[in-house]
Amino acid sequence: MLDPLEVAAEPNRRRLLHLLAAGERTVTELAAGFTVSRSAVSQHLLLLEQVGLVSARKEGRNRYYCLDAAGMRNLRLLFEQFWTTELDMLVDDARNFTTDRLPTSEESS
Amino acid sequence: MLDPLEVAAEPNRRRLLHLLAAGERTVTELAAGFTVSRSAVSQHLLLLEQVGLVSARKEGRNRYYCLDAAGMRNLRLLFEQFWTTELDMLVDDARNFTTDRLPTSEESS
DNA sequence: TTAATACGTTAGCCATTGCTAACGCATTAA
DNA sequence: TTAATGCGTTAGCAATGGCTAACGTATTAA
Repeated sequence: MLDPLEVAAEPNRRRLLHLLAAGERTVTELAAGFTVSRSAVSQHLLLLEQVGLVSARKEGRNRYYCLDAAGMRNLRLLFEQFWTTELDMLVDDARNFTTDRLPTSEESS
Repeated sequence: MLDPLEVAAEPNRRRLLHLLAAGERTVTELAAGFTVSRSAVSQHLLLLEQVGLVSARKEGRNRYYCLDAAGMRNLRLLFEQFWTTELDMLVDDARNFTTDRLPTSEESS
């Protein structure tokens, strides 16, 4: 799975990103707040790292994960790209049926 | 899978929501723009319907799918809920290490 | 130095997902 | 009415995802 938006959407990973917003944390620290194992959390983090949403720094035998600002900004961008059209649709209902569903007829008059 | 955000994140489904923003469409019409089969598209639509992001209307032997405005608004809300904290973090870097990582020490002075 | 402990990651398993192929059903044509 | 066509959905399967258990490695204690 290489799509940041899809990766970020998974509930456990969403929560991890939330926790990391408060500052860097080790795998164990993060896992403390979860019902699932340290291992599971680690794997979620590795996936988040793979799509550039977090990065890690090694210190002693710990690995400190933190948010990747650029990656997160990109995530925001991806969502905005996805959203705009739908938002337009919901805000301005009149535009929904005008364009290419019935191109030759005059729909409303 | 009962989480709208996770359901909406899948690329094919994102694209379906985009297409439906232009107005209601039948399964076949929607499937025309995809490399995957009509069947696959139908299943994605059923899932989107299950989490309230789209709804369907039967007419003749066709089934017209369209966006569910309330569901889409809810999706937007879920994303904003998720985002705020991270957005704060990226915009205002100073707040990152203050709160609960080193609660008893004075961190910077 | 050696044993014990604690960290994060890999191995392997089960459940879920996403797909094509087969299907049922409705509509149209003969 | 009966056959053929076209619609959307289910059946069944291969691939993927998420998990626990076992592991390797690094630090700490004896």
